[in-house]
Amino acid sequence: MERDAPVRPVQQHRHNLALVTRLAARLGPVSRARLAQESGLTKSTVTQLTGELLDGGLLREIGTGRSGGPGRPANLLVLNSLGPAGIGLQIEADHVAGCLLDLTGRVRDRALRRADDLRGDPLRAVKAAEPVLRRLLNTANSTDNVVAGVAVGLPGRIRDATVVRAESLGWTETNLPWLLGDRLTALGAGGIPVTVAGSHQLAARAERWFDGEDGDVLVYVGGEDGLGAGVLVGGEVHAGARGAAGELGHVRVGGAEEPCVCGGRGCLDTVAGQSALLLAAGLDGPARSRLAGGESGLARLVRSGEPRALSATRRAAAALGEVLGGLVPALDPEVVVLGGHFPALGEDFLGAVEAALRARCPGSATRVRASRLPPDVVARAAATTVTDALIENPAAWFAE
Amino acid sequence: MERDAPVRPVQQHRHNLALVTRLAARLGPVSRARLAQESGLTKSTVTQLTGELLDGGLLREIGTGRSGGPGRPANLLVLNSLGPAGIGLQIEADHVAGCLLDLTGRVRDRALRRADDLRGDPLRAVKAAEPVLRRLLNTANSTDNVVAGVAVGLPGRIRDATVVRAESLGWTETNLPWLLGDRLTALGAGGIPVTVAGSHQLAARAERWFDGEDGDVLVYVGGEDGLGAGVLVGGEVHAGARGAAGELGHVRVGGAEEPCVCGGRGCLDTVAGQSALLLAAGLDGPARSRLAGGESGLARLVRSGEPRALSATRRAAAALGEVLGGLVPALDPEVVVLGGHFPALGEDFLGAVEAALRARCPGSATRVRASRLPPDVVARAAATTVTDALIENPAAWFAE
DNA sequence: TTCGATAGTCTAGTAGACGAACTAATTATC
DNA sequence: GATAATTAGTTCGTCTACTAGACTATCGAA
Repeated sequence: MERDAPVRPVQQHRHNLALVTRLAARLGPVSRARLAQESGLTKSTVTQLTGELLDGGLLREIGTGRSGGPGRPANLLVLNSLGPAGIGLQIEADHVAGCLLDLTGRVRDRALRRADDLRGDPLRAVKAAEPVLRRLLNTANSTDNVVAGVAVGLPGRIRDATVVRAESLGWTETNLPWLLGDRLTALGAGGIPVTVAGSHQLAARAERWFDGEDGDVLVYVGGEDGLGAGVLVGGEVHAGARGAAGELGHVRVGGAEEPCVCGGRGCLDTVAGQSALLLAAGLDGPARSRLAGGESGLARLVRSGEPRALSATRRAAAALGEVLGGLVPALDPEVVVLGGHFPALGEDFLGAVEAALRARCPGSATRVRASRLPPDVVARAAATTVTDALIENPAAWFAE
Repeated sequence: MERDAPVRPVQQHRHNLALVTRLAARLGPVSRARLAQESGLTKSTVTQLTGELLDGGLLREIGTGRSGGPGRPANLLVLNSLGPAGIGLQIEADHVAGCLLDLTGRVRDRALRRADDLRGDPLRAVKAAEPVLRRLLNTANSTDNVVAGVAVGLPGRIRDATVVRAESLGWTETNLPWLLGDRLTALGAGGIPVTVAGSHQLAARAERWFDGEDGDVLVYVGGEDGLGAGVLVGGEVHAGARGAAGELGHVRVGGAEEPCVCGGRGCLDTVAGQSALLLAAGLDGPARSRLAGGESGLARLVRSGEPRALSATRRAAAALGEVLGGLVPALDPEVVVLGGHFPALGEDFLGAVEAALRARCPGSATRVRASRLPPDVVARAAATTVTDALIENPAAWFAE
């Protein structure tokens, strides 16, 4: 409900529609009676609201449920897996991944397009996204899902739906919704709204929902070469005054003097970034894509006690812990989640980061844990922004 | 509007009441027609709502206004300076200050009680607060103001309306609302709700409203010996997962090894805290209370080029800048405001802090400025939480 | 078969915002 | 000065959407 807007009966209705839809999503198969009880609305109102949601294709009736006691058995309602759905895309320098997510949160289809190098002209990435989109749109067509929106996650700074800067892609001031919207029209799916979000921010949201223990204040650190963080405050993404919240890659760390691509020296990226870390450990060759998964060669070297690998990871952990220790007193997050290439470095790395964090910020109760989400989180989390928006404002969907 | 609660016509009414009241507060003397235009409600609704607000004593009619053109002149409405008001208290180790604030934001009365040492038993502070409260309650009585609430600001960590820990006062787990409520009953003013908030958080709120240029994300750093920060995100105080957001005093800074009262070494307090700074500069004797105002003796020494004073302030600025540079990438605040004993250190100090911040966090566009608010901000900002609550929820006041 | 319990629908009632017509008070114009 | 134009504010009937409570439906248990 907008704070500075008047509330009329329509807004009241919108709010209650969203309330019921949200509860239906949270409670799974649920009776109207239960929805009335949980929402605080009356049975008659719930009948009315669920009626609209059924007509609009957001809910589905799945016959009568339990008969564990006396009384008429309930007609159970669930979110409609065949109704509106969302497409999520992840754009990285070496691939475009995508998925189609229905309202219930189930992935109906995935698509992946690898590419050598998508850096430079954004149109290159848009072109690589085209077959991914085509496949997902086709799937949606064949499963009777209507695509309600396309959300894109990419490693960069976003403001006002525009990519302000995406370092690892070489983009600046790119109006991606516009470019992709064009492509969608070419694919016969014009008019579908397109949104963009930072991949770290999306991952942070995903971590929040993944682990029920994690509170409303969470920091997710991700990235391979360009490190960055997604900051959640009150369960929502905190973008910062200029959209720069979470840009950790070029924070200077103590004792580091390596030159960085940004022109400066001693940036966190040059110590804890994946390529820099591998190089320092004596492992040259290209950095592994996060798509691979599993324990890294570096982690094996560290466990075997190889001196250069040991010292490089120790230094990376110290630097990362120092930076995290700097932001913890400002945010007091419930937890800091390490993603990107960090989980593959093993438990010891995690412990070293936490130790460095505590050394800087001894009083803090913030936990540090590794991300347990699969590498395709970003596309999936992007897709959930579409389905979440549907659940949070069903009326907007009906209007369309 | 609560997210998980149903919205009925009553809530709709509450929201619109608050909307109109807020606009009346923002626009000053204003006609019903203008309120209708700005709020988006119809004239008839505004008549109805303002009628209630007039009856409830939140608004007052001040006769007809301008006649700068054709048409019937407006009957102007303003917030009622004689209606409900708020009392704000500031509790520090050496004094209790208080003020009575009416709805329009005007200070109707002030009171101050100095004391040698209020540390230790919270009852000592409560006792010192009693004459302050008595005076303010008397004033309210004589000016026909009804005290709608008492809000207390103190340097400490607050959670669930309870003081978790106030280092400079020596308090732990203190239920101040309960203690003060008791005192209020003894003063014949029982039943008035009492709230507590951290003084840095309150100061941050005040800075936000003071300078229109400052955005929704702001960090205020304050304190004399125990440094701390108030963090505003989206214009609201960010407390952190455990209420520890902004606790900067015991962050370790590079190159510092002095033992701290907390048992650790190298805390920010031991380098940039007021007493520590004076000591390092060779100025012993008690630290000046912030109530004094004006340029400090230390600032004069620095300007005259006294070596110890110079090196001590340089080191303090570097340490503070380092810590601020650590939190800036997480929050991306529009501005960092330096309060406490820092403004008295002069412009050069400010510049040195900003330089140290940039050295750590080169890409940031965050500004650093000195607080321009008077030393009694905390009591006043506390009082505004009471009046703000009235403006944000007039219906709750009518109910009482 | 009947009764109690629970699910869900239906209908009248109500709160509160809207809209149009109306009154009120002023300036501009003839 | 009478009258028109303009803006302020009120009144009253209408509309939307939630509530309450009666009513129907469907089950288990006696």
